[in-house]
Amino acid sequence: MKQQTRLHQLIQRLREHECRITPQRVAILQALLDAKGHPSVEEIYEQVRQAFPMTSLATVYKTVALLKEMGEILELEFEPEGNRYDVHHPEPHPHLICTRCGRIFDGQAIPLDTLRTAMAVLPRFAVSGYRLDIYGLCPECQHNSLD
Amino acid sequence: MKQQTRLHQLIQRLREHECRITPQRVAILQALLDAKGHPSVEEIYEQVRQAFPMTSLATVYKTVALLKEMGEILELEFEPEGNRYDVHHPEPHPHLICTRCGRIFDGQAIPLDTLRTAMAVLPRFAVSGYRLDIYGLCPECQHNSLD
DNA sequence: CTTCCTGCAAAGTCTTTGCAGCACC
DNA sequence: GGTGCTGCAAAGACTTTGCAGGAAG
Repeated sequence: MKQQTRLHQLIQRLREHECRITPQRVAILQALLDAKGHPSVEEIYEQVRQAFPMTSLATVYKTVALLKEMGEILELEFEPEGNRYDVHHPEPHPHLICTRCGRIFDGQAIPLDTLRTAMAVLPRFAVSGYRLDIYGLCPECQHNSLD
Repeated sequence: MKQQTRLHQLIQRLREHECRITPQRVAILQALLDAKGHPSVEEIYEQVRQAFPMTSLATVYKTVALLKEMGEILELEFEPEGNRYDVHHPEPHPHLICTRCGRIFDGQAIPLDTLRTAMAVLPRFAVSGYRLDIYGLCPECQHNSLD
């Protein structure tokens, strides 16, 4: 989906939730969309301040929490690095995480059936979702590590 | 493995790392082993204090960090509930997490090959590990929710 | 005896909250 | 114009750190 389209969609969603469209919120949405990959709150904040300098960190937190509640962004929890966010693919999906450069790549969604091996211990567990993070080296870092 | 055996193994590992065997550390190991499931730092602390009341929280944190570094416990990161620990199965493995009662069950390890669908987007990614959390309702909570 | 470990309290990090004033609708 | 949003600063939860005294080896 084009960024501009997604931006309008998000603004529409905010309207539907009877939320006001403030410049700060638009700037935060824009920052989420502009960010390559999966920005942290701090990165969003920095980005927002370039477009709209007198925005506070608290507002970023509040807006991110709002979007998360609305299901429009996916929160990726990492310790101790802090959370990251994805506004492009709000549905849970696997992530490939490079342990060298720290970049996070979006994996392809997997059918829940794929997980049946893992669940063999508790067959009557009623699955509603999953989190799958795969760690390793991205092709670029593999190449660079040959030095 | 029997608890007693694992305890001696852990103490042995500490020795190998030239670490001193203090009563506090033994109490923390014991608490980790005794805990049903996946205790938090706070739970370990409470448990330890029963056996060894003048142990400080800082020491629990330090010991847990030490064990993690030694690879003898697995840290499960959760936000905002806080981290949980598993001394019985220090290798990464799937977890089944009940969204109602919060209990965490150990799933069966899966072959990395199972994840190939997720990784289709980046075929040359060199996998070294994974984190798989499956969310849902445990059999018990499914039963109780029929009320 | 030497060195590492402990306990305390203080500092640190990240996030949330309370409130007065402002700005969207 | 009224209500929700913002910014500030303070509080909050959790974890780490610095240091002096004490205990393990």
